[in-house]
Amino acid sequence: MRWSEIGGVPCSVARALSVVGDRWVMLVLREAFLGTRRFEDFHERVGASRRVLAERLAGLVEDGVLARVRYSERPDRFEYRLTDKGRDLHTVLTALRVWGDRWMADDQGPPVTVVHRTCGAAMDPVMVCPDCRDEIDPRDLTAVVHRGPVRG
Amino acid sequence: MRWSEIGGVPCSVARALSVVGDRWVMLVLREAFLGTRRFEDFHERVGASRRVLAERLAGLVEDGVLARVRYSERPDRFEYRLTDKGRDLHTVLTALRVWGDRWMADDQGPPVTVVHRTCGAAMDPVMVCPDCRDEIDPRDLTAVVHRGPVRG
DNA sequence: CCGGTGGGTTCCATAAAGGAACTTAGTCAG
DNA sequence: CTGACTAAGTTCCTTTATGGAACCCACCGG
Repeated sequence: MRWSEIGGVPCSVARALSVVGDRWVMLVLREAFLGTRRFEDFHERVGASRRVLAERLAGLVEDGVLARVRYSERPDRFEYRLTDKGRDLHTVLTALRVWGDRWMADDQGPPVTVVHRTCGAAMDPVMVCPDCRDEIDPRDLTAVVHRGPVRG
Repeated sequence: MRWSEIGGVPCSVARALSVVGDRWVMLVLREAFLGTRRFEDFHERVGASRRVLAERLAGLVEDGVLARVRYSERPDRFEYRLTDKGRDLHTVLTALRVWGDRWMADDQGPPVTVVHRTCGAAMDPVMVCPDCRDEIDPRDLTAVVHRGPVRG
């Protein structure tokens, strides 16, 4: 299967990956959440080549995750801002960060901590059931497949 | 920057991505969480070529996300099972699924729903602050960078 | 006029991917 | 014994994507 066909598969994981499943896209989003908006800054901080970065930013705009907003005329200059759809990806990024902190740390501890301003706590968010508010153990989950052939 | 250098960056997101940032790896993990264990089944359900699949499975074993377990001698046959480190990635997969359900759905609704067996609720987990138990709004978070140069 | 800035695009050599065929070691049916 | 079949990879070849450097365009400030 070609990667370009992955968005058509009836699976929300596959469809999400058709947008953010690329190597560089998640790093672009990490920067976006840290406040980066401009091409040159993404280029410097993400580490992707200019060609790939330009292509990925355009893709994210097309997918509605980033908006390309003019901040200067004469000359035309644009910056990239998270949309609501993009901001909603914070759960994915947070899940990656928390997993990386737990399983990929070196002896210096996590390079970044996150603080919840509304309560002041250093924060590694947890996933809870929206109903019973218990923390999720993946072994307590059952997937109910409504449509196939690829499941998930 | 080469992708192979990404694991050395002092950023938990980048390090997590060095393991799961590949196009096919997350689909392999989706199948693993749904119970798939064998090469042929992964091949059929994930859609990656045999060559890429073999390489990705070997990588996940090396990274400690899957364990390669012999289930037959004569002939030698192996299956791939999630380790604790791998099972802990359910948060990432769930975040992707929930986002995909919300933003990438077609008119037939989500292809899969997940049920929390301990309480019986259909479940789209939410992320909460471990301290105040409030649901996270990304605008309430502040990242505190301890080490650079790449942040996240 | 000269250099600098921001946001890209073009070009080329190298690396990775898709797909089909092949391999290995054994089982089972006739 | 022969031939078909299974599972788990590997090999080979062609197509595609990537990294990196150079280049381009529009403007600004001195």
